[in-house]
Amino acid sequence: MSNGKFFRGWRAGELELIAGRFRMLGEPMRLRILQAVCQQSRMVNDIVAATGSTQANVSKHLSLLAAAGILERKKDGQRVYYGIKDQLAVKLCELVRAHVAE
Amino acid sequence: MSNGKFFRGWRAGELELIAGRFRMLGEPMRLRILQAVCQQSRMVNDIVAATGSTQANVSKHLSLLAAAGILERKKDGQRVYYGIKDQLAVKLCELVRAHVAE
DNA sequence: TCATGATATAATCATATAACTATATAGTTA
DNA sequence: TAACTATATAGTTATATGATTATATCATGA
Repeated sequence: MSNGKFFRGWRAGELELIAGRFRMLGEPMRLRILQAVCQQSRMVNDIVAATGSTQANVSKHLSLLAAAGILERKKDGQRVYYGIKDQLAVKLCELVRAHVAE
Repeated sequence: MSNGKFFRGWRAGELELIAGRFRMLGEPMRLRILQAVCQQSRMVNDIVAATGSTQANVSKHLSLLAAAGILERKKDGQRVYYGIKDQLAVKLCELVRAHVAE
């Protein structure tokens, strides 16, 4: 399965970057947010409702996910829509999901 | 890329499980350990040397990775060898690595 | 411009955990 | 058994960060 490509030729800080990527996906609330927006972009209040968390908390996580390049932010009037920007994040979730499901 | 399989049919706690999986890969030191053992099993002291961390710290991370099912532990006399048990972990690293490399 | 609604930010608190030091356990060899 | 080597664990500290509350910003419509 592995060709070892991941494990050669490191640039400084690259490992921290990769770890940070995984850390982004290491929070259940953020996975819930991904769930909420992966089919189509949604406005913040809808995501708040879908996740059952508070508006402030969801907003914070949305900012983090957008800053990480996983979500894209589109403003439409006073609404803000978040949607998937980086499909790899979704793919990773699916891979792990299939794996833990045995 | 996504067929949405990841996002339907949740069992309780499954999301936490998946997040925990990602969190395991969300630490640079653990990625360094994966680097050290992904080609072949290595004994603890070699991994300590390869990572440049302390023996206690490496031992702790090895325990966590083994408990998560990512590494396997084989005892040979007084030596303990750790090696990859879950190749998906390596594959995930490679995917993300290729991705952040642009 | 005032009121309302949508989103973001700041401040605080609580918790998880990475790293370190010291020590314990287990296996090996003299 | 004693000494040595390899690994694991306990206890502590420091730090990162998730959740909450309160407030700020910004857009819209009366």
